[in-house]
Amino acid sequence: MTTIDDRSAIDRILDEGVRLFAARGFDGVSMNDLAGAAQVSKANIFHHFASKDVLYLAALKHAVADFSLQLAELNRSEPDFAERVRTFVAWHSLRLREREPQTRLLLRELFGEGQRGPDLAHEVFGEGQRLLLELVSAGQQAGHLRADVDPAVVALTLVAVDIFSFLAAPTLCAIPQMAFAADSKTLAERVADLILHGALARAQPAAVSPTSHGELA
Amino acid sequence: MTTIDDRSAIDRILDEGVRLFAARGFDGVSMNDLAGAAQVSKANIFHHFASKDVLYLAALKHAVADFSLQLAELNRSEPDFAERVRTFVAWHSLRLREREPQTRLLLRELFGEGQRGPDLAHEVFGEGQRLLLELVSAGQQAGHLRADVDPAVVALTLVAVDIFSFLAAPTLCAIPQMAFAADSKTLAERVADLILHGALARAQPAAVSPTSHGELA
DNA sequence: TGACCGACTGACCGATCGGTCAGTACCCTT
DNA sequence: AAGGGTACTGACCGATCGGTCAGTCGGTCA
Repeated sequence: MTTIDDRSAIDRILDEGVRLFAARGFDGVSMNDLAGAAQVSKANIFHHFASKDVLYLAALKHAVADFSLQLAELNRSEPDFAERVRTFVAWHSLRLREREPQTRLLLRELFGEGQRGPDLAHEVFGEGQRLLLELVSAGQQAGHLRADVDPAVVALTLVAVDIFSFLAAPTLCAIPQMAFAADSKTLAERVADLILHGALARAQPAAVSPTSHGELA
Repeated sequence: MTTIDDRSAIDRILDEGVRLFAARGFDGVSMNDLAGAAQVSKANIFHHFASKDVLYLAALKHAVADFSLQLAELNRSEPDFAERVRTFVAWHSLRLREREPQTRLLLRELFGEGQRGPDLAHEVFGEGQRLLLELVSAGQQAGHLRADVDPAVVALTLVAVDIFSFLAAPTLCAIPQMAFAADSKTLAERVADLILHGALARAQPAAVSPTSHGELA
């Protein structure tokens, strides 16, 4: 064995591929870069993967599989619907940040850039969205949601804020009032509260989220 | 004059630069590609711009200037606060789609990819966010918003849903219930309604958005 | 008229790109 | 011991990359 790392060469190539492609994009990563990062010869990469496109697709699949596996957790039941939403947002925003390279690669493919992996990313993302949509719809049918709200817009908004905050975090942190975007816990609390209760002042807000809303600049 | 197009060579280079860089990223566009698209010789591009990096920065500035100029409109006053929010979301989601190349280039820079234009995009985006934040905060101080809601999370959510829907539109359209994401008008109505009134069923929702919520699949 | 200047071009540069290939080292079978 | 398959490598390929350069062209001013 010439390998220094304990992981196999293929694993190292895929892991570094996900990391580099996520950070710099398909055209931003050369096979020499990748070979250096994975500590293998360039020729060895082509021994395991027919072309750069094939490798990229494999790396994408690698990242997506990791993602899709975690999706099953979402179905664990919570007694209260509002609590379930809160839990989802917290879980989602945390996962995004924990698996940053995988997330970035998947989003890169989701946002137009790629005719490379035509469906893959769309499928896994679509699956997640459908799952969340079912969760919200079920809550509406059980009477926890207003009858005239669109469950799809609820599901869309929940993930949109998470993902946008994740991607734009460095920019948002330059605005003191929005610095909470980097802290997935605080972000989740505030977003869930807004989506559930709305922004408008109305009669009595009845029950207010038990979570704190301090330290506003 | 050897120019066929009525625009000057520099204008053509910048316009095509924005378009191509937005679609394929910095590394995805070669100077030959750009020269072909702008109908000039490659050497002529280097006559006007010292390097590819300088050109990219100029194209980014070109796109940003266009964006920043439109931002002033945001301050036009609306009588009702809720109506002002609705107007903003509609305007914002429409602008995104009208200026697709400029938007994509700016977002590309905003989302990590670029150490290229270090601040530029951050500045113009930050300015927009600050403006919106002021608008929402003013609404809260005037008593139109719940006292315990964070105005920053309202502002963040509004733009996040718009931007995410814009970027992920092709994927979202594969989910029938989320197909509205492609239609900026419907999207704006539903998002504004959700953010303002919340999702939860509470006592009587008092006044409900006058806009329709039909054709749910 | 001629000197000058900016816009513009084709041909070219070294470097790097994705990809190939002959060959080596190390297994596992027989 | 011999043979075959797999992991792996250094050296190399043509194409394309960002960038340069000598030189052409048309307009301006003296």
